[in-house]
Amino acid sequence: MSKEQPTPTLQDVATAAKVSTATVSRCLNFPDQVKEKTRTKVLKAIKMLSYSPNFGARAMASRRTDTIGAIIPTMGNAIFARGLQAFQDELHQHGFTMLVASTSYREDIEEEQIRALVGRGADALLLIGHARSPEVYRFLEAQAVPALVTWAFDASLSRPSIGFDNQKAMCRMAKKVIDLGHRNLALVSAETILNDRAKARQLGIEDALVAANLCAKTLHIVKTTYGIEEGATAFEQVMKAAPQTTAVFCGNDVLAVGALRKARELGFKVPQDVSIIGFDDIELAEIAYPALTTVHVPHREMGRRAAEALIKLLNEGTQIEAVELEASLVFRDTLAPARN
Amino acid sequence: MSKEQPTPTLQDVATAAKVSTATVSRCLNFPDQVKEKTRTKVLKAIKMLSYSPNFGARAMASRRTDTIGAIIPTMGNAIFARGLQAFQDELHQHGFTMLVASTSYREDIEEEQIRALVGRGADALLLIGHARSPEVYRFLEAQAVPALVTWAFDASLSRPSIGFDNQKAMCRMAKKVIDLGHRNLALVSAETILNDRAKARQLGIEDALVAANLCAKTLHIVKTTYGIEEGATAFEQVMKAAPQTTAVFCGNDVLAVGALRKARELGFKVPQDVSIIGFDDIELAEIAYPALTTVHVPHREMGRRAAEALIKLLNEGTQIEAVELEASLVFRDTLAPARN
DNA sequence: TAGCCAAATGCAAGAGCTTACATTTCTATT
DNA sequence: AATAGAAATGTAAGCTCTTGCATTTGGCTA
Repeated sequence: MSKEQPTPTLQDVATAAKVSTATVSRCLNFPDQVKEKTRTKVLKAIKMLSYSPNFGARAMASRRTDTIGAIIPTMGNAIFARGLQAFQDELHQHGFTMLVASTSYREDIEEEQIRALVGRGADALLLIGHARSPEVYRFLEAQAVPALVTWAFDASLSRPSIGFDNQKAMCRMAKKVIDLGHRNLALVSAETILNDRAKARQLGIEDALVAANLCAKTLHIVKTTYGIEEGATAFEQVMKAAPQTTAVFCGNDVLAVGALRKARELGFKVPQDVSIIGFDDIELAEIAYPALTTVHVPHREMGRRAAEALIKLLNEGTQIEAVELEASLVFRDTLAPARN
Repeated sequence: MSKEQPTPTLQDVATAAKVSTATVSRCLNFPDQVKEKTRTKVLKAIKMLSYSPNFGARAMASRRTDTIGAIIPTMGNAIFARGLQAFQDELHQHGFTMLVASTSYREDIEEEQIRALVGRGADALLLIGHARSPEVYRFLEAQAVPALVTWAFDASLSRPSIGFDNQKAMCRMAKKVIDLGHRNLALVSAETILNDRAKARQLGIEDALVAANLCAKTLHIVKTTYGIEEGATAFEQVMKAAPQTTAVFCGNDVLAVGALRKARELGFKVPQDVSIIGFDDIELAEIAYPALTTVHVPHREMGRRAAEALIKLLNEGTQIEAVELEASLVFRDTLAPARN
């Protein structure tokens, strides 16, 4: 066995099996188009040579890669990791492969990653949220790479998405909180300029405030980046700047868990003194003590459906239909009626 | 704007910029080989046409894809998700892209995924753990696709790995536990046939037992799959079958957190009645109440170093050097001296 | 057994890029 | 101003597969 044996090609297999390259190719792609006897012969040659088709050549000749790119903010947050897992499970079942990239919530990196994945031959893209520069959408169009937005749903946009309405979900939760007598609300949120989901969640609370004849300006907002530590710090800031606060909404569960810990450290009783509300419903929420009241995001469902839609589009040209999923409220132990 | 405009090619750019395709190609790959004036012209044409090189063609012509595959058990566990995140961050900085696949801890799926990623043109592979059939390693060799094992370290194997010694780490932890007077130990573990890390962790405890002149057979083992629920169920089984147990080791933090919850539900005081020990040190461990004593796995470091090594191998042919990292013990609140 | 049609197989033209080598254009020297 | 040598650019072959069309094979029918 020489060390420099080149990897075998379709041609080598054809020669070994004494057929044409076309037949070998068909054996691989349309097995029922070739007679069983021939197929057996070819398969044997393939196994013997440890042949594996060259991806580049196949991609070029067939003009598709069966690869779908997914661009998420971070894999560090379980909510995205798990959504991706569902997405990839579904893709895999249909013979597609997933390319992943993460953006750390940065718009410039996202754009770069989109270009990178398209450059890497992604047949389609999964994106989180709607907000990005028109130039990016134009690029995608020029490349004829379909992109599906998930994790958000906005019927007013023409671009189809498969997700849930962040604003509506948060509004429902906020209404419950207000019903419990809370009047001094605070929100620990991610920067909303680059993050339309965070923005929508904020708007949701404000909607609820207005619906209850309260002033939306009442909502005390602290912006930070996502992280347990950051949540803790932000909580402290909130209680310092607005000590009368009785309910703290958090942009996601990770922040909420941090807030929760800091609350305990500062001697606040949760939920007697302050209620804390998360968003996402990841494992952390259930494990936190007290267990976190939060908004359940249908991550598995989104991942699965998104994969389904993209595969149908690629395989059969079926246009993607927007789907609005429900985000449910999960009441656990960090929400109680306002004190006094 | 017609709808069926084909995506632009290198040729189109060349024509638009009035240069040859070779020059455009060089503009993209070796910018300093072309005069600034020409480059500007070309870049303008590229932007104007929204050109993006065809991946397949590039891969075929240059015989590399700058894509590295990663195959992990699941993205559902934060420890892998975060390790991957570090891996991908490093890859991205060097112009590589990551392909991901997950196996659900199943050997047959892993083999399939390895073949799929190689078929997808991965220049190299990141694998978790050493244990897999020789046939797979043979296939990788035939395809000349280098594979790096991580999440494990075993100096006795010739195949280089970048990871830590699961057995040693767990043994150190077990020694501490034994030092605290525990004599009736139990282990909630994943199936060890297909999972060499789980196996190594079990052996580590047994080593410690033997080192303390105790019988390794003493260790009461319950096997299950990973999951919070599963951990809870397994804990109940343990306490039913071996009620004298004072310390329960868990194969990972997810199991441990489940065990912890069930312990509380069953009225056990942790750590006064039973100690519970995890493995991985993911966020859950810190957030659990009481906070979990566990073994910290250097996931970021592993991901980063693995990427580094693979990139060096691909770019410069530098052989991969095995690296043993340290897994540290993290003592929090679920471990205490044995009762009575 | 001749003849027809469908099934199976083969032929060969691309697909879009990189790169070795050839050619042209500069730059600097005399 | 002529010219060597370097820098910039161009030419064209080659990378490996898919697929439309052409050809062969084989099973039936008459």
